[in-house]
Amino acid sequence: MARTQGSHSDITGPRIREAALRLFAQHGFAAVSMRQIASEVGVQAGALYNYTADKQSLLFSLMQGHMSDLMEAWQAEPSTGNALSALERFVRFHIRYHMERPDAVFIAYMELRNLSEENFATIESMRGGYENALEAILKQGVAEGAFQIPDTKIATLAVIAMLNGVMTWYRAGGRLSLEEVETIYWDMVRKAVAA
Amino acid sequence: MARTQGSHSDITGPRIREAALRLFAQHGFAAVSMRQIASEVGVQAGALYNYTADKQSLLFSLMQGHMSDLMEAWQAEPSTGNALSALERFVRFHIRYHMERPDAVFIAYMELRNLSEENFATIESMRGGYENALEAILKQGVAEGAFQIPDTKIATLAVIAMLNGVMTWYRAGGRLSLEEVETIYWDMVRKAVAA
DNA sequence: AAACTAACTGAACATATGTTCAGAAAAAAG
DNA sequence: CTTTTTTCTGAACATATGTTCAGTTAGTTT
Repeated sequence: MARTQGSHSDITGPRIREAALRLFAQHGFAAVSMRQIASEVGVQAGALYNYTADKQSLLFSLMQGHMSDLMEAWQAEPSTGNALSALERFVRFHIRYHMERPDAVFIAYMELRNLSEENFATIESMRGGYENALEAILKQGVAEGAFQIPDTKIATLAVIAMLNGVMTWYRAGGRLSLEEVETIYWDMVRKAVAA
Repeated sequence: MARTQGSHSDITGPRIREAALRLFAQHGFAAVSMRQIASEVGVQAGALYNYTADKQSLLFSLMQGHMSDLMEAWQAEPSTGNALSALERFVRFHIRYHMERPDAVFIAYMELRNLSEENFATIESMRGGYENALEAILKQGVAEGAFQIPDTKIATLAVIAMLNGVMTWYRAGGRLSLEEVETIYWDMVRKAVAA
């Protein structure tokens, strides 16, 4: 046997990425073998190497894809007037966007140590760009006199950490809707930075 | 060769745990081999099995030890009067305690998925106990009228997530002292739950 | 229909893994 | 000093790992 019926790189490629994403998120990068990924796709391990140079490149590509999708989605959000409404939009966007792709988010936060030094620097720089978007809002709010924040860098990281905490407990279909969760978190963030 | 000079279980046992803790935190449980741990201690891999039944038990024991130390340390804190001062003590305690043992904390949050179902339940239950301590304070504050919190369970998780974020960026000897960091976070938490 | 290309198999390679255990040496007990 | 116990070695076991590649077939082009 060799090439299988209906095989096509436009299909197999994405399927490999989806399987890898799910498995890495579930068991961790180091605990997942290339054979497991291949088996999930219905293919032999060797076939994966038509789509990635090696295992680490696959991880890096997934993380990079997630980060650039995130940046793009945020930049597509309409820009705003005052800092308060910008902050609300950021909070709601962040929660909603992250809850819709928990596996990618999980990997982007948990598997950094499995990246080579060079790949790590790339991902960290992208994350820095996203954090800067929030910090710019906080700085604007301080300038406007709407926020009272001793250190905008720390506040940025604190807000993001708090929002990311949603993913540890929220499950769709629970007792709260995503809209309600957004509102609860927005309430806390708003008060935390208030003047 | 067999037993080495000066070998003693009272010394080797802790050294194995220390090496495993550091290596698991640095590279992840799945990425660290028993031979690496043994080599760090200066012993052959087989010797580790005098101190642990298997690799998973070693991880579980480290996590369990951390969680019970944490609970004990919190219970040793003097109890307090009003909710506001209790919350301040919790925030400062949490930041300080966690910053002093980053490896153990990191493992306890990152390696949950490498636990068996049974061991996972045990650790999660201990974590729940710690979270309940914070939620009790928040509930007290609501009862006193000092706090305004729509959902104390969510607020509990949000506060802890925010505080845990410290560990992703704080390094001793940086531009801020631990005391200053505590104060900045306490300021945000206080405002976030304020009535 | 023939020639070409893209996609995949299956086996192989070298190496790493967790774990077990008989035996040896150091330490402790008598 | 002799015996017993504790602690460790070194080799072995079965299995798993990431990766390569010659060969084979499905799909595409001419």
